[in-house]
Amino acid sequence: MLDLKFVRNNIDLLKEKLLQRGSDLSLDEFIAVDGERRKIIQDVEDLRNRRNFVSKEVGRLKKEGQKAEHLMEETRVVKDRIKEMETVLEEKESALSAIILSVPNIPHPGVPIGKDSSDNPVAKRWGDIRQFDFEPRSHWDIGEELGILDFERGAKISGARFTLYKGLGAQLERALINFMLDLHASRHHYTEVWPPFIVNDTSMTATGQLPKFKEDLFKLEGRDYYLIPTAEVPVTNIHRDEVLEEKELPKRYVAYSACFRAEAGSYGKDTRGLIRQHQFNKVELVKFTTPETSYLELENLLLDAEEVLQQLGLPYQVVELCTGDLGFSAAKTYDIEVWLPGQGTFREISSCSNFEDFQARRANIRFRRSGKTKTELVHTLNGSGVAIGRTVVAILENYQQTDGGVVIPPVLRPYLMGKARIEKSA
RNA sequence: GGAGAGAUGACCGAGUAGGCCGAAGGUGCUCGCCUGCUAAGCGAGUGUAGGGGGAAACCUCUACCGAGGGUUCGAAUCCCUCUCUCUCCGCCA
Repeated sequence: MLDLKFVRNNIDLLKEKLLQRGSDLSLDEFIAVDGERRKIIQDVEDLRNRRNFVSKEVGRLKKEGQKAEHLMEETRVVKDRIKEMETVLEEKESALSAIILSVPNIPHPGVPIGKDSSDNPVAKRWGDIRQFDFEPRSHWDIGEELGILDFERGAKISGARFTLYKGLGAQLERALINFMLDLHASRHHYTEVWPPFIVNDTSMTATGQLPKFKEDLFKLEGRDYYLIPTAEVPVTNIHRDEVLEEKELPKRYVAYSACFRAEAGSYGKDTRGLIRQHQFNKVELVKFTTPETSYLELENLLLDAEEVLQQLGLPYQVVELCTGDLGFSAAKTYDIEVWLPGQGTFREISSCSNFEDFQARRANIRFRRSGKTKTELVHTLNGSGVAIGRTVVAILENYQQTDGGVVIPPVLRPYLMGKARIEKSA
């Protein structure tokens, strides 16, 4: 959410920025409703002022033993009038908040201007792409043949976009979760948390999933509960409605969670394999920072996520999202894309964003500078560190062997009882 | 699921025979004084949001004592509903 006054005073700038994002949102309605609202506020407050004043008079007169009937009658009338006006005011306020909640964040000035993902510049590349002396296969073929991924039974148990992991497949998933949590918690000094995977709609609104992206979420029937699409939601909400001390910042958290996404509107996309699932695992990094350090912290967050892939020996590239590809709440985003030989392409495995104060304003997360009484909004950041399922995909495809086996990256072996390969089991 | 207690500012905590309460007191924090360091002491300041005015410091108005409704001329204080927390009982990974 953007600041109301900022929007009011920067309509033209905002229109330009929205256009860069490819948003056709018109702000004319905002201007109209905002004006009406302020007019009504004045009227209501004048009436309330009158009521308060007269009530005090009544109290004073009564104390002196005088009659105050005529004044009491006046407030009765004023009261009804106030009630009418308040109803109108409520309508305007909810209309205004609906508008302001649907306005996306403003891209950081450094963000490249572009239409869609094809305009995202590559910021860096890491690792050598392996040259195969055979035709590299896709992870779904490798996984099924090794008996570690069972797509048919996943579909039987639940439906499309659900997968059953078996044996070393299940253990590999678990090993990756532990490896990433350990790396970030011990080496990168994030505080490890284990959040709820179900949250209420206040939390969803705070991070920006609601009200605009309801169709992407799984909601529990008859309850104000949603399955989280990412640990970003519960972890960012840890400090909702809190005032932090400047010296506590930056706060860094790492969390594992299962993630649930309805994937409405992506029918036909990535229908095979693990790439796009309704349920997947992810290790997420979240930071709360001061405004002046958030972009430095974004660079560090990106490096922390990159190190996961470096240690696993998986080649990747980092792209900078252009204005047209930027997510709703983000001011700046880097995507890390891992190389998938089976697909012959780079695929997103992590997304690292600075939301500046966009989420903090919705979530009311503030901090106080030492020596100051005023509070300010913190900046929030998050990034995948990284997506587990897609890491499995990358390992299977990058480390596949001629005989159909898969070599396990050395850093993971301690997590898999020393095992060095996944072989076809009899 | 049953019975009871509670929800007040960054934090702790007064305030329920309705008006003088945006709210005592304390802690914390900031500034100043004082003590040759440290500790202690003294004085002052210190909520949020919105509207109006001002170049600005700031002034002014309105709202907010878990949320929403009600009673009343007037509610943190009375009534109703909901949410959450705690204690006891039951059930249960």
